[in-house]
Amino acid sequence: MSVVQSIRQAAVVAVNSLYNQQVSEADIAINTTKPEFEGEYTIVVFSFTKVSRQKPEETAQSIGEYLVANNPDLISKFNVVKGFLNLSINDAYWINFLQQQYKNAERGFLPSNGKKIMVEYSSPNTNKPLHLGHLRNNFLGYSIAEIIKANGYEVIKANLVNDRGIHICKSMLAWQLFAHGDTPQSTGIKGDHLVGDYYVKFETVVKEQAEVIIDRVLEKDFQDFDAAEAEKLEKLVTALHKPEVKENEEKTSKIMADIKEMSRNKTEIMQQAKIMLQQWEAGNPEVRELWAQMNSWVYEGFEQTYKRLGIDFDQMYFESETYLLGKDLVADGLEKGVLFKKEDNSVWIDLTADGLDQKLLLRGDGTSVYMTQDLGTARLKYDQYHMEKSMYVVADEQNYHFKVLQLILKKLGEPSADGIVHVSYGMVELPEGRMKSREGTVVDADDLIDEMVKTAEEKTKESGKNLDSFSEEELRELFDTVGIGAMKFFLLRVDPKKKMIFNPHESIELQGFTGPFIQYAYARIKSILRDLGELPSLEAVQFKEELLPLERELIILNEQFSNIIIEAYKELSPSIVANYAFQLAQLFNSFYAEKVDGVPTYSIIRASSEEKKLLRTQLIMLTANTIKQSMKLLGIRVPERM
RNA sequence: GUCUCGGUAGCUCAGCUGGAUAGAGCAACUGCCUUCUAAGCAGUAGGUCAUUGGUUCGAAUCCAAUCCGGGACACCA
Repeated sequence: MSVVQSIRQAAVVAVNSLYNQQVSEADIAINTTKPEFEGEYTIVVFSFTKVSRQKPEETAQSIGEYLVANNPDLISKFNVVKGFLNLSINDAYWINFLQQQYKNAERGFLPSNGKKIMVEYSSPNTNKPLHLGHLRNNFLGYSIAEIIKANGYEVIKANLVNDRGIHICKSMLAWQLFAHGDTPQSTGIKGDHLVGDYYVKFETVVKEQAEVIIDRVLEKDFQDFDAAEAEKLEKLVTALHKPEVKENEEKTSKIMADIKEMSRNKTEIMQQAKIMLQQWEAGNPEVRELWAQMNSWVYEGFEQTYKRLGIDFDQMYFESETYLLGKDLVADGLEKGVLFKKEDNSVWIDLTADGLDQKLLLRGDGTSVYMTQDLGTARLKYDQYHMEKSMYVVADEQNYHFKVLQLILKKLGEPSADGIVHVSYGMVELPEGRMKSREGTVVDADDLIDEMVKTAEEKTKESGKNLDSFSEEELRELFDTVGIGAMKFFLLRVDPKKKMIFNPHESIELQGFTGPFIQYAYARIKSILRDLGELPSLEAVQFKEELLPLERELIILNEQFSNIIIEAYKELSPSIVANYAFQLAQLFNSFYAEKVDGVPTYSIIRASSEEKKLLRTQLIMLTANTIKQSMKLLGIRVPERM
């Protein structure tokens, strides 16, 4: 049990017996004590003044006296400032905690509760390589999965690969038209990048072809369109010439965007892509073969990137295999009367009573849409695993989609409905705004990784450290650990719910609030432990000397780790762990560096007494352990030396 | 138009189940490497917590309105 929990329980007893009340643990407000006051934890007693019918100071005094009298092992003394009851925890309590936990690698992790949670993340498209946005998704998904595991659940990490659809056909078509049979092997280009290059090529051609059509449209020549479209365009172009639109940049660009979109759809190459998609759906062997070929290139590329990042999955789903699921659900829903058909045969659900809109579930021609697939995969997942919760790590632009998904599942009476959790995260933006693949502003994942690892190498070499004792292999691993660690930490340290800004012109820092800072603290401890050499058994040591301030603070902070794990799960937020790990490393560094008149206060090897030496040894072992476990929850490795 | 998320130091972010004088890191400036790793430590400076009103012993935190910004509301995924 954590200290805070112990205090909470003791406080409940105190308040209830002093004032004959029925308060519960949730009613006790406990904070860490501000550094300017004596004590470690503080109970805020203002809310009890009503039942105590005393002034805040008197109330705090009474509760404090009761706590010390009844919990001498836990609380040694207290002081009162206004309505704040500052408690000093008994040194013996901290020392006991230290001795129990200093080499428990699993400490803070909850025992298995036998429940399952699925976390779906990554879920890439197979028409282009991963970018910065995917990195945040992958790191979040992986870390959240680890955090859930630490809370006692069995986790299934799932990846639903979007391997079919018009976007893949675009790459395929452009490859057919322009690649002259190039392959990753023949060009030496990583598979996902090669396929991505042809996606870009496709977009360039669309743009060229669309321009011709747009020019015609602006001249009110609608030869490329059918009558209905022509009528719409006529209106748009006319609107464009109105003075109030001419002066309004926003309106103009909106209308131009509509015209552009309609024109793009009429380009020859776009038409060809649509035909190819139909051929794919019809099972055309030639198209299927090309599709399988290009996807396999992409998978090889992804595999490399995932491996490098330390990202993995327990269950793969492929949209080409699941996109037809969900039709049964729709049929059932029609039968139950939850869904309805429109005259064109399309199937809808009416969610207006829930404050949402009508939502299409099957097109008039009977083909399914995104939502239909998701309904189907939700059932598939549930049938396979019967998990408590099914989480989707997906950007917040899809908040509405998941709200609707869960609601529809509920209305269909699916047992999976209640367990649907959208782990919604904010997108990564550039200083100028969102990344746009059409404008070529996306930050490529592989490029970024390479750059980070290179930066780590440069900084290491600049530092003037003697690297002679490292083998070539060890060095490469170190640069990877540091570079990728910096990148992961950078993306995980921010609250997932918030969008974050990444400036590609400033490389990710290695100093301050960063992954390497924490890794460095860890390596430092490991270095000290190596220098200490063989130690006598630490178990039976009796500690009698009083704890010094930073010794105590360091134990206290370590002790909070178990609460951090719980908190991070409640909030589904790795950033809580990241902030904690940094705080811990920072405190250790102060502990390590503090000097009075040039003499280190907390020297371990040259401690003032054997007792202090052993205590501090345990303390830094505990700290190294906590750092390592925190970083593991973030998916970040720590080096033994750096 | 409707819904939704956000606005804290020059920059990037913590703090938000109401609690004491709002914190880090970066950038700027001062110091500290002949003994456990300076990717570090100690310090200075930097704030109308978007604005206004409300709730109360107490508001960055809760409520309302306003301003600014993002996103969603597709027979795209």
